[in-house]
Amino acid sequence: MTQRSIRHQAVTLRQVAAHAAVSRQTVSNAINAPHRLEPATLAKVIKAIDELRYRPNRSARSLSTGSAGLIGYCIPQRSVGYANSMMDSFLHALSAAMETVGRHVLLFTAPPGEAGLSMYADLIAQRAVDGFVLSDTDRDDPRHPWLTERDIRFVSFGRTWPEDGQERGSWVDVDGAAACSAIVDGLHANGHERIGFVGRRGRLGAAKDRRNGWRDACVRHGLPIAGMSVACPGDTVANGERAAHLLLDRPKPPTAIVAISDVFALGVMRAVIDRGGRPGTDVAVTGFDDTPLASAVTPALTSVRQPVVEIAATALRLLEAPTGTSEGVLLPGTIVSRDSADITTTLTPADVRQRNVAAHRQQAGLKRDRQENKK
Amino acid sequence: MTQRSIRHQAVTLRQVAAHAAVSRQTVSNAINAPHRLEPATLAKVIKAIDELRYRPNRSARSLSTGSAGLIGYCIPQRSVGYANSMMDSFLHALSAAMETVGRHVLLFTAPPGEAGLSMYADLIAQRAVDGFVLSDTDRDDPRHPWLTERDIRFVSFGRTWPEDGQERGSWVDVDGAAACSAIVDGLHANGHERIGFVGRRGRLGAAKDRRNGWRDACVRHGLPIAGMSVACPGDTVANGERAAHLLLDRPKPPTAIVAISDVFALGVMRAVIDRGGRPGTDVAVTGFDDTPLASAVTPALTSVRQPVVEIAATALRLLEAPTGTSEGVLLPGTIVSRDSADITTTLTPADVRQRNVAAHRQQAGLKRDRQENKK
DNA sequence: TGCCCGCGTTTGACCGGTCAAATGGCGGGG
DNA sequence: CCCCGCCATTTGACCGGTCAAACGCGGGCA
Repeated sequence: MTQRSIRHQAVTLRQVAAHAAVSRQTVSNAINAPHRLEPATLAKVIKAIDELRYRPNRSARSLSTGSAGLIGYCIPQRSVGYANSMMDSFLHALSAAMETVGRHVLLFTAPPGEAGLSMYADLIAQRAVDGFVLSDTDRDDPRHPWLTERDIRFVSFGRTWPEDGQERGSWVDVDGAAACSAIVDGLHANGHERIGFVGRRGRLGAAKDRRNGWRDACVRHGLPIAGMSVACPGDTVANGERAAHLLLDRPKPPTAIVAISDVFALGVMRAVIDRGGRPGTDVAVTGFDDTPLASAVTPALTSVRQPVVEIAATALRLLEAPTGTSEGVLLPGTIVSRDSADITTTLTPADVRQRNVAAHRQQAGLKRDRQENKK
Repeated sequence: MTQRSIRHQAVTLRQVAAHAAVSRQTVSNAINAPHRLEPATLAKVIKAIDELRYRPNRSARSLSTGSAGLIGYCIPQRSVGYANSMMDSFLHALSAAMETVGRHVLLFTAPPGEAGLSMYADLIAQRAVDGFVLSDTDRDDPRHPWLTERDIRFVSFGRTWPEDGQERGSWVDVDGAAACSAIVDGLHANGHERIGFVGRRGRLGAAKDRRNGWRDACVRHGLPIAGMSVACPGDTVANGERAAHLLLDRPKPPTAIVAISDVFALGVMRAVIDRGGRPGTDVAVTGFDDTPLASAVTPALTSVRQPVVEIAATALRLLEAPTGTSEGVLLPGTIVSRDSADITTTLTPADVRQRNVAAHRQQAGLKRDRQENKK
């Protein structure tokens, strides 16, 4: 009867019911469907709940409802020396968003590609999670069709690229093309006439997207693009450095270099330093993702901040959407101007908002008609 | 009867039992206590499990056993501009370690200090987690006594500092003192005679620990310590920069600066650059944690790598230990020498191992005698 | 006055496992 | 030859919720 024992001996719904002199179901309703109860009864039950410090047992509820209240997130294995793109801040935002609806994030590890799919299958089979949030997606990510086929709920942070018209599931992404265009606009406004680009080889859709933004803006301003773009294999400082040397070795070297990631940008800065130049003064440099790196280095790196809170909130909304619906949401990034490149944003907030809404509409409400396959 | 329906309609233990022509309990035993079954029966059941692709329902199991199979990890809210110390790699290692015993990590958010305790209480009351792994601990962390009092399982990444003799729960930590001593040894061996220190004010035990290591080594080598140490309020680049300026403004400025974190070290580097010097050439600089920052900046930063995999494995072992036992484990960090300071490690692996074992023993096997309070 | 309807509440069954006690078959010792 | 004990296996109860159907009750309408 002491405080201790009450707190520890796991108060059950039946005990609350007895305490409030009602049935178990009434207590259950007080929690899940209070509108069904008469106000007086509701008050009585709530009082009992508070007095006994009752908290429903999550396993029991999951067992009944069939929903675990958990969302799986595969923590990407990153090679040493690879600075991860704001994963920690995204995870925080995602956790916080989930908690607003009483859910949580469950972490797991899995090898990339096909090999990892069995982990996803396992978690679903065990009913350990209700769905997944994917990150580090690439174009033709095997997880997209695999999960879609099995009617497993998920949201992809990164487009699902339903190129062939087949719907591949909901996604949230940041408009890398718009961000890179805006960077080029800003650099051009500051007098830069030759703007290089350090991108990434391979299937990553985001890389291509950002490159398109750079290219379109350059073309629009009449700036050269031939030979001004390098595609690196992996996201490492050394690769960024090599790419920058290639660009700076040209007869007419760029005066500004737009990199697809903060890590590449640091490689670019290193190349500039090695050649006796000063990043931000002799060659403007910009990165992407606004990782902690960006503000910490000297000179501080101009980068594109991903709106992690909005991304997380959108991911949650898409997860909660009824099964069978598929939607893509494109959010704007924010250019954070620092010493490595002075960018005064030319996009007004209204432009960005409009662009976002348009992309949003484009994908909304598409329905998959695989309903009949179910039974 | 198709593949699809088998995979989706949640195969239950009873179905497996029917398929194998045995009772439900036999199937349960095949999974949890195979030694109880006759080999022939076991084989038969396993065959049935494989054929039906059976995976036990996690909620149901949790409900019966009272164990959720989940460990809570509070994702620390970090202010903008604060580069987090290897949280992502630690989380990966922790997840992987948990998976070796069929557990997972559940993320949640909570405000720091007393205010956040209710989140921990909630998760336990809901039986959502079996225990916690704490990080970002400080001396007199309210979570340590709070969790201990309530007999809630946890492991602290960071010492629990049971100064008053009262046991505060198990912990794993990295021997910051030894690492800083070794750095000073290395710097001294390379001819440095004045070695500054950038530490942190406040209650963080780790800061004091590392400072002790620096101080002891300096004293041992007969190097000056008066006025050579600065304590910053928060872990930001700007603070590190200010601290470095203070040190370098002295009549006899240090030729090397040991910083307590990579972020501080970057601040120090910035200060050196601002004064027209070159970090690593004019002033040696070292950091701590070996965050992705360290290898990415120019010059690359010498830092101390935390053995995240071992930390995670140890955390798991301590969590699995029987309730009522309390143990502390001190692991060695590894100095990663890069351009910002040339350190050839003087500690042999044997020294480190021995030191570790000693610390390990020191705490092992302490028992709390709060057993009688339980019933 | 009697019947039906709807609301608020209660009851029994169920989710899918595990625990503990009961069962049956077999070999060994008295 | 019978009884005992051990082992492998089975059975019933239970974990703590939710669902769906059943219940009692008062008001509106015929």
